Amino acid sequence: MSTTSKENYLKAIYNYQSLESDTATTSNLANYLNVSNAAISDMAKKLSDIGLITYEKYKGMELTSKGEKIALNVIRRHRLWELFLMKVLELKWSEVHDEAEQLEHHTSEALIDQIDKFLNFPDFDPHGHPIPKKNGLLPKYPKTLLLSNAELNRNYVFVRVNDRESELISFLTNLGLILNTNLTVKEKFSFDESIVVRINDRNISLSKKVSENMYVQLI
Amino acid sequence: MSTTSKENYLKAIYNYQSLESDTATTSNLANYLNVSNAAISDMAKKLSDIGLITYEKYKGMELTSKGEKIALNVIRRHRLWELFLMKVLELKWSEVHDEAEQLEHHTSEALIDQIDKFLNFPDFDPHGHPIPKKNGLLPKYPKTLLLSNAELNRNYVFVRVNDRESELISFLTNLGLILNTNLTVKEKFSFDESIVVRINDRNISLSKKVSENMYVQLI
DNA sequence: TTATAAAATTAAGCATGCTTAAATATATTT
DNA sequence: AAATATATTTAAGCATGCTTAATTTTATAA
Repeated sequence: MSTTSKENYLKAIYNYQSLESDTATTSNLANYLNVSNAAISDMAKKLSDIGLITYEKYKGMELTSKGEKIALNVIRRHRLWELFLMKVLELKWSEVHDEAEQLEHHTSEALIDQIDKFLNFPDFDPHGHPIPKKNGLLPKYPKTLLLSNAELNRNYVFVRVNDRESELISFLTNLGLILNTNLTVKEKFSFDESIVVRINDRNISLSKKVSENMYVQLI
Repeated sequence: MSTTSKENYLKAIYNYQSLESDTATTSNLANYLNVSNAAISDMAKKLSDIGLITYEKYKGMELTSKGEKIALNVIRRHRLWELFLMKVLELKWSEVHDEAEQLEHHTSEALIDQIDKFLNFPDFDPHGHPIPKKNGLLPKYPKTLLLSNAELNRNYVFVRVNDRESELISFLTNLGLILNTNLTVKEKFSFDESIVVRINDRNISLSKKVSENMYVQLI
């Protein structure tokens, strides 16, 4: 039985599994999902019992192919909703994530396929994340790097942003910093890891918190 | 705290309150919501505690104005979603009710207002039910009667259908019996309360079960 | 390598929203 | 009006998904 809660756990595990820099530990998941560590251990047992993850106490957990399939499906629903809400229903860039977070758990396959079709089978959501296809495959997309890891004085294009914090999205909106904007890192300050980027002939200072949630691509 | 379950109870109570023929009794609600009578009593206490209904043991319950406001809001979300799903996303007449039943509990006010606007503030859903406005008022609509109560050989137009059973909607679809179809009752059989109606020069037999879920209006 | 710190798990408990079975109140029949 | 039937409520219990506190395992440091 895949409940809203279980779908969110699977999504979170998928998320950590697809990072090179971090893994799906109990603490990470607890932090990500805003629940206690105990809740994670608890759920790990349940998800393991129903064959959606493998789990060895104190060792860690991993999605089974069945679990990954569900995770990708939820992510598909989320990202299609985000794009639909923005393009068709004109919700704000900073609003669509939270709205999709709800809708993703209450959308039939028939409906999501119609949304997919309506949008002409898009590859990316409004935050630049790839949208899993009906068959579960992700569209191909070029390698990206974190803006926080970008080199000085090279030309990049802003292609993706983590959207879990709507305040960050509002912040970027106010700066006019939308996807596909070109930028160059002009300075990096080691004391607080903030950076100065040049966009559209303007210099803008971005905190570490901001730059490590933005992804860029070398032009 | 208005949960999915509470919203469904409020909707059910509202539904029975707006019938002349029946009332919001424990048994009726239990039957409508597919739960035990005990569950109704249980929830009645809770809804009463948070001020959404008045409730006197063994006497019955009634929505407070606060409860009615929530009920109408859920109904608004339901009916707007139904119309949107059908008109924009091309879901079938028989599918939209069940889908809306889920979405209605997970839709922000900002989103539902955008849907309302997108549809140009419609008055009726695809099953002929009036859509509560943002201010909570229902659009005016003419008196209707149950097809099962219609008189012989008079001209009616089919204007509304109860949509809780998707099988009924599929059945009508297959007959080509859509809203705004003109019809005349040609015969009534007392032994099973079935009727014969004439639509588009065709005679069709409808069971009691069907005719008492269809609403018509005299032309 | 042993002590200590950090991470993970278990135990006990809680709220929500159900269930069935038993008890009680109301309605109907005789 | 008493007996019976029906409707409603209460009691006890269960699953889900959390919590905090205590315990156990693993990692880190002296």
